[in-house]
Amino acid sequence: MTRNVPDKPTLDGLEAKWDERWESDGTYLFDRAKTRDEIFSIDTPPPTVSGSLHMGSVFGYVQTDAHARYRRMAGSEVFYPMGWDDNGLPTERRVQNYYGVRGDASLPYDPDLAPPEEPHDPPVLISRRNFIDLCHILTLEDEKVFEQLWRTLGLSVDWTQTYATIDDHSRRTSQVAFLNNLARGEAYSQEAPVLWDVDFQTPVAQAELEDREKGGAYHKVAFRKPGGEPIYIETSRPELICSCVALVAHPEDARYSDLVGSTVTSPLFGVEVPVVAHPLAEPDRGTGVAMICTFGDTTDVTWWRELELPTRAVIQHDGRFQEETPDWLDSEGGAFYAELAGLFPNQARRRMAELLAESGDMDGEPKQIMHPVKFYEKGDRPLEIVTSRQWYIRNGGRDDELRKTFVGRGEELRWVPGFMGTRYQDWVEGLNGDWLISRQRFFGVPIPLWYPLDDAAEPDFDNPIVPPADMLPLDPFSDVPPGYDESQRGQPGGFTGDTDIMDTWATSSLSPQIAGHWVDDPDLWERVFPMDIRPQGPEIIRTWLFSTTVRAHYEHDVLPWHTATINGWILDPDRKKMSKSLGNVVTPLPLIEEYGSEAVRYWACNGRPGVDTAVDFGVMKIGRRLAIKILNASRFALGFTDSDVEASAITNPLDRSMLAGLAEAVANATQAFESYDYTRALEAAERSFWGWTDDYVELVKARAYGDGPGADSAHAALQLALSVYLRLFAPFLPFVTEEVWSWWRQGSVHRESWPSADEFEGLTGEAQVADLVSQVLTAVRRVKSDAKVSMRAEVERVSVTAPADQIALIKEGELDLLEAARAAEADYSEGEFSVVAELADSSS
RNA sequence: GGGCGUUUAGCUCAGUUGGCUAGAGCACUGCCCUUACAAGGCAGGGGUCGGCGGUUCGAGUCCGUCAACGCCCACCA
Repeated sequence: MTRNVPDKPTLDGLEAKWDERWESDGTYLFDRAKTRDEIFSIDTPPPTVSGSLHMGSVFGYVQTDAHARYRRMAGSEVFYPMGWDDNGLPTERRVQNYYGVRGDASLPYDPDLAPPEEPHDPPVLISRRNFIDLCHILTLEDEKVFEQLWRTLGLSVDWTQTYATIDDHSRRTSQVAFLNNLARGEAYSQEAPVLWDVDFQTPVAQAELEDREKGGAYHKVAFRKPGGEPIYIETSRPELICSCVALVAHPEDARYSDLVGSTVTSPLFGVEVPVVAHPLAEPDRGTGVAMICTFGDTTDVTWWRELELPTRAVIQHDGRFQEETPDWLDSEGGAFYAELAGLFPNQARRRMAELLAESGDMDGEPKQIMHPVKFYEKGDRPLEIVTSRQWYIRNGGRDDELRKTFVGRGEELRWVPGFMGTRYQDWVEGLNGDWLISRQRFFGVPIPLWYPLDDAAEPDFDNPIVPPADMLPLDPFSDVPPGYDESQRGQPGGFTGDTDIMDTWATSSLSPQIAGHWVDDPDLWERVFPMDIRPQGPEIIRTWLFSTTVRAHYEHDVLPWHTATINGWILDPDRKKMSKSLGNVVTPLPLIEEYGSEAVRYWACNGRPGVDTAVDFGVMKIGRRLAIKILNASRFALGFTDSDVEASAITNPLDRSMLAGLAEAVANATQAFESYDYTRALEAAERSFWGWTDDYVELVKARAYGDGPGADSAHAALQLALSVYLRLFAPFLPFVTEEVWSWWRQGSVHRESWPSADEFEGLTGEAQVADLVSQVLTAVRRVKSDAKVSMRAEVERVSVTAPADQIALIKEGELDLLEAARAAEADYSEGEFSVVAELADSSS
C-alpha cells in the first residue's frame, strides 16, 4: 500500500469521520461465534437517562472503554453492550418538569394527547397511560443524545447490543426473575411500616436514604403519673403526642424503675399509656425517658415491634394529619386533635408547641438543635413512616445466615481498587431490613400479579394469581389473568391487578441477564456469563452492585462477574463535589468541542482507578498536545519511503537500542493493563514516546534524511516504532491513532494485535546506547542553551568522560550523535561521567 | 460515634516487593522560527516527601501515634 501522508495533519473532524467509518465497517461488532474463554464481557452501567450529562458520566465510561479496547487488541472478543436506565423516578421527574404534567391514575386515557410544546404551569393532570407515553417519548430523545455523546467520545460499544430498562425485553427479564424469586420464597409482600416520601408518595428503600442535618427543637413535655405528678420527656416531634403508645426507659435506669409497669397520661389528649423498659432507651439522652409513637422514627418501629405495642397512626400517605378524630381519643382529646387535623407535621408541631405552652405542659421554651433527619436521596421533605403493603426481596437484612452468604460473595469478588470491597462489606453488615422493591409510581416494570377478590371485593393478597411465563411482559393494570375476563376487574369474586411497579434497581440489578439475553438466548448467555468486569461508580456499590449480586446468587448461585472496577468521584475544577444546587456542574460537550475527544479521554484516563479526580483543563491541553504530537511525529516517521522497509534492515546499534527501550515500555504497559491500571499503561506509553520524539528522532534525523548505509535501518526502525506507539495509544486516543494508521495500513488499528515481545525478536540491542547518547546530546544542548546560541550552532569538539564500558556504548551511536549535536568530532577519556562541548565560533 | 481513603515542588499528581544526588506535567525563568511539530522545541530554578516516635546498615516507601481534609455508614427521643 502506498502511503498517504497529509502535509498538514489535523485533529479537526476526526471524531465524526471515524465514528462513521467504524459504524459502516462494523469495527466493534461482537462475534458471538466465540466461546466463553475467548470472550471478555463487560456489564456496562446503564446510565440514568434523565437529560443531564456531566463529566462524571464521561469519566468512568472512557476508562472502561480504554480497557475494552486493550482487551480487544490483546485477543479477546469483547462483549460490550450499552444500556439506558430510563425507568423510575428520575425519568418521571424529568417528564413532569419538561412537559409540565403530573400523572393521575384516576384519569382516563386520552389517545389524542400530544406532548405539550412548552411546559404547562401549573402542571396538567394526565392519565397514567398518557404519562407513561410521554416518558417513552422523552427517554427516546434523551437516549439519542447520550448515544451521540458516547460515539463522539469514541466508546467502542457494539451499538446493536443496546437495551433500555423499560423496554419489552428488560420488562420480561425483570418479571421472570421476580416470579422466580416469588416461587422460591425469596420475594414476599408484607403490610408493615415503611419509610415514605410524602411528595412522591412512595416508599423508599434503605439504599436510597440519606441523612441531612436539619434544625429542630427539643420540647420538654410533661406526662402525668396517676397522682398527677409530671414525668418529663423530651421530643423533637411534639405533634406526635396524640399517637403516643408508651413511654420507655432503660431497664437498668434506677430513676424510672418504679414507674415501669405503671401507666401515665399524655398531656392535652389524656390518653393512658404504659411505661415500658427497653435497652435501646438511653439514660443520658434527654430526660432518660422517651415517648414511643406511631411512628416518629425507626427506633419507634423497633420498640413497637419488639414490645408489641398498639398502632396509632395519624399521618396519611400525603403527609398530612388525617381529618377524622382517631378513635383512641375521647371528646376532650378530640378537641385538641381538631387543631391538628389536615396539617403537615411541621405546621402541627408549631401548633402543638403553642397548645402545650398554654396548658402549662411544656417546661420552658423549645431548645433549638441540629440533628440528622432521614430523607429520600432525591426528595425534598423529611420521610415519614407509614404502614402499607409492600414487596420485598430477602437480602440478609433480617437473616444472619443469608447476610454472611452475601458478605462472602463480596469477599469472592475481585475489587479494583481493593479497598472498595470494604464499602460493600460495611453496607451488607449494616443492613437492617429486606430490600423493598415496590413503588407506588407509574413509569417502571409492573409487579406481574393479580389478586382474587372475595365477595366483598377485598383482595386476597396471600394468594396472588401468577401469570404463565408466555404472558410476560405484562401490565396487570391492563392485562387480564387467565380464566378471567376484563369485566371481572374490581368486581366481587373477580380480580384486581397489583398496582405497584418495581423500583428501578429491581430491574437494573439484572443488567447481566438483560444484556446477555438470559430469558431468550441461552446460547449467547452461556458465552458471556458470568461476566468479566462490572465497571461502576463508588456511590452505587450499595445499590446496583449489591443488588446484582443478590439476584445472580438467587438465580444462578454464582457471582455475576469476576471483577468490579470502581472509578473515582469527579470533582469540579476547584476540587469541590459537583452538584446542581451549587451550580458547578461541568458538562462534557463544550469541553469536547474546545479540546477534542482525545483530550477529554486523556484526562479521564489520567484519573487512576478509584481515585477522586478534578476536572482539569490543563490535563486536557496536554492530551490534545499529545494527539497533535502523534500526528506530526508520524508524518516524520513515514516521510522517507513510499512503502515499508523490511525489519531485517534494522542493524544500526542506536536503532536497536531504541527498540530495546520500546520493548520494555510495551512490557510495562501490558502488565499495567493486566492489572486494570490503564493510567500506568498510558504513562508508560507516553514517557517512552516523548523520549522517542525528543531524543531518538533528533539523533536519527541526519541518517534518515541521507542515503547512506544506515538509512534503511533508520527508516525501518522509525516505522516499527511508530506501529508500536500507535497501538500503545490506540486504547486511549482511538481517533488520532486510527487516522495515522489509515495513512499507511489497511484495516483498523483497533482490530490489530496489541504489541508483544515477539515483534522485537532479533531486533533489539543494548538499551543503554540510546540512553547514554541522549545524555551526551542533552549536555551539549545545555552548553548551547547556556551560551544562548541556537541549537544549530556548530560544535568543534565534544569531550566525553565516562567509564570505559559506557564509552564503548556511546561510540556505537557516535555518528548520529555528532550530526545531532552538529559537532565535528568527539573524544573520550575514562572517568566519572561528564561532557564538555567547545562551540566552534562563539562570536557568531 | 464507627469505617475507608488522602496528605510528596506554587498547582495537579507519579513514586509496585524499603536502596544510589526524590520524578512528571502545568505555572515560572532564559534561549531558539532547527526542513515532523512555534497552539512548538531546548535548557533551567523550585521540595525539612503532614507532625512526632519506632524498626533497619538504609524509610517518601514498613510499624505506632496525632492532625487536617474528603467520602461512606450510623437508633430523628
